[in-house]
Amino acid sequence: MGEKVAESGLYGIGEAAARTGASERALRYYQELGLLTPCARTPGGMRRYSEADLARVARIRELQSLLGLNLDEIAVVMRSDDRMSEIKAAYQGTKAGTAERAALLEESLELQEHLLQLVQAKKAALEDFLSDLEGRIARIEELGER
Amino acid sequence: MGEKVAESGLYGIGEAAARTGASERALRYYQELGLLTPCARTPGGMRRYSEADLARVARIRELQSLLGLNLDEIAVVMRSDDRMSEIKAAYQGTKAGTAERAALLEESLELQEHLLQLVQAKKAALEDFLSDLEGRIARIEELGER
DNA sequence: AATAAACCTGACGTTGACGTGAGCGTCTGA
DNA sequence: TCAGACGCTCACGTCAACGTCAGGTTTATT
Repeated sequence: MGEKVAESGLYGIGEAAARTGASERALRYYQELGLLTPCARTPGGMRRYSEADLARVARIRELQSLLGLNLDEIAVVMRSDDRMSEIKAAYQGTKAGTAERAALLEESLELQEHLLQLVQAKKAALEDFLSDLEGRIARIEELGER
Repeated sequence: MGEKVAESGLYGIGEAAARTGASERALRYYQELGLLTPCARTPGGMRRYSEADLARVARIRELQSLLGLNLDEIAVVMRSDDRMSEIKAAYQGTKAGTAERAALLEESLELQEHLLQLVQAKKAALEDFLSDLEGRIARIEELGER
């Protein structure tokens, strides 16, 4: 029970949903938006998800809940990530970088740094909120005793 | 331009919207949900917002964007906040606390501490995300030079 | 007194992120 | 080999959080 499908080392959509906490519908929807294409299908057409696919789902959900990005914004981030992987893969072959590759790198770097700004701002805001909250709690406790 | 209405020291809904970044519709909607009732109306029925009202809007928006709470959840938090104010106000009069007051305090305390858990969890997750992101950026830069 | 700008209350429309069901094919264990 | 579980593709439904009119009122200014 709760196992990989056959000997493939892959998961069916049910297991994938169970393991990620997303619904099956959500997984299919992410695919519709081009966010996550399962690494394989069976000859009969059933989706098969790899561990990497599950990690991708986790990333999507984090970008959603932690940063409050919508799925279109997340798509941008993911596509940038994907291009980085491509570039890394292509790196083995071509040795030196073409101008095109440099441009992609630059673009990706900018996006990630923009993301960094966002995360840092959010973290700062959260810290402010936290100390405010601690103050509130202290005042409540103060009202409680005595 | 962009000023308080008359000599009242209060704002019309337009100014309130401009100052908080929320739309007029959003402000009316918050009121529908009982999240925020403008402190006054003109004899003719137009809403007047105080600075405290604007602060309340800011709080709502923070709970939304920072913690990802929905407006119903926010309503719970706000009502708890309001009850704290009531209790504080009543405190001046009654001297010692009734059992009822103690119960309200306890309830409020629990809610705020639950909120605290949430915020701390979120902060931790954000920090993880942040270091991950910094790693990504470092690797991109590494690919760039050389 | 009159005009424009700001605001009012319904009430229906929109958008994102799925939920839900129909009707049908696929896979796996006994 | 076949029953039951699992999955597939449409396609319409839902829900929160507003957006966007319409048709009338209030307020500020001239």
